Amino acid sequence: MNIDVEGSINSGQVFLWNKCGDTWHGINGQDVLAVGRSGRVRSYRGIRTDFFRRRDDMGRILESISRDGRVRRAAGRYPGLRILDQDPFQCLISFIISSNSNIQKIRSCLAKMTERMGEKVEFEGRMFSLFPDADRIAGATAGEILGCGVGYRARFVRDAARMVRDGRLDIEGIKKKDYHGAMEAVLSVPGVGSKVADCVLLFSLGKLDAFPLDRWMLRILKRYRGRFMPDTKTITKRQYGLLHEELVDYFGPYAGYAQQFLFKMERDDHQKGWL
DNA sequence: CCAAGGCCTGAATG
DNA sequence: ACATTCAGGCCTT
Repeated sequence: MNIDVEGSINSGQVFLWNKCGDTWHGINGQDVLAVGRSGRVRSYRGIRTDFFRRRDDMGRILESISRDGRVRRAAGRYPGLRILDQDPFQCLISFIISSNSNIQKIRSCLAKMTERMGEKVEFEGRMFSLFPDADRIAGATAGEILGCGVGYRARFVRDAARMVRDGRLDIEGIKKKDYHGAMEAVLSVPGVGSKVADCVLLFSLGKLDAFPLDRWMLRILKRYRGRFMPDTKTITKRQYGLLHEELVDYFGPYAGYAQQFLFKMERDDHQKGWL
């Protein structure tokens, strides 16, 4: 089955990708990726990444998550939609910035951060700015980060970077933990609550049972009358955890994929493009 | 453990 | 034009 490159890139997982002609270019941590029509990924550093998670057995995953007509419909509508495997540090900072914000602003903040603080490199005849590493952000002045438009999240961004720089948060080590262990570790970062943590787990740490619950998902889940409770606009951390358990019981170990399909369908049905 | 309020910012709404 | 609201939450009371 072919991967929908554009659809996957524009599904709210990544924010530093741009299309030029037939080719998509994206910043992925200290690397630049290019993806053409063929779907083949080229890397500035020559790394063989599985950015589109081609090794996922979609047949098995689809069978596993198809627990009702709604997911089946969503999955059938976006056969090429994939969860991406992006750089964890960039993902962490991206979703700290995402809180109480929107796609456009997130893109703008991250673009400013990379342009102002990231290393410039040339790749396939073009110039790109890499994502600033933890050292660079940790050592930035308050004004420097604030100037990128992140507002009150500036302190979170800087402190998160310091945790990584000082080794208090070992992102690669977290990959080896299971969902709950990884969740606990990421939750220790300031500015990271359950939703942001689930995004980081799902989009960069390979935890396919992570199921980010934002306002949109809660809205969608309301249609599962009775099965999933919440009638409130916001939920507490405890409610979040309980609901996550129910969702994994229901959708299974690849629940995160169910989330992506449902989320995409909901956004499309409400004409929320991603620019 | 839970509810309520505040928070940077800019685009959208009144 | 100007004020308010709201957006893919989190933290503190």
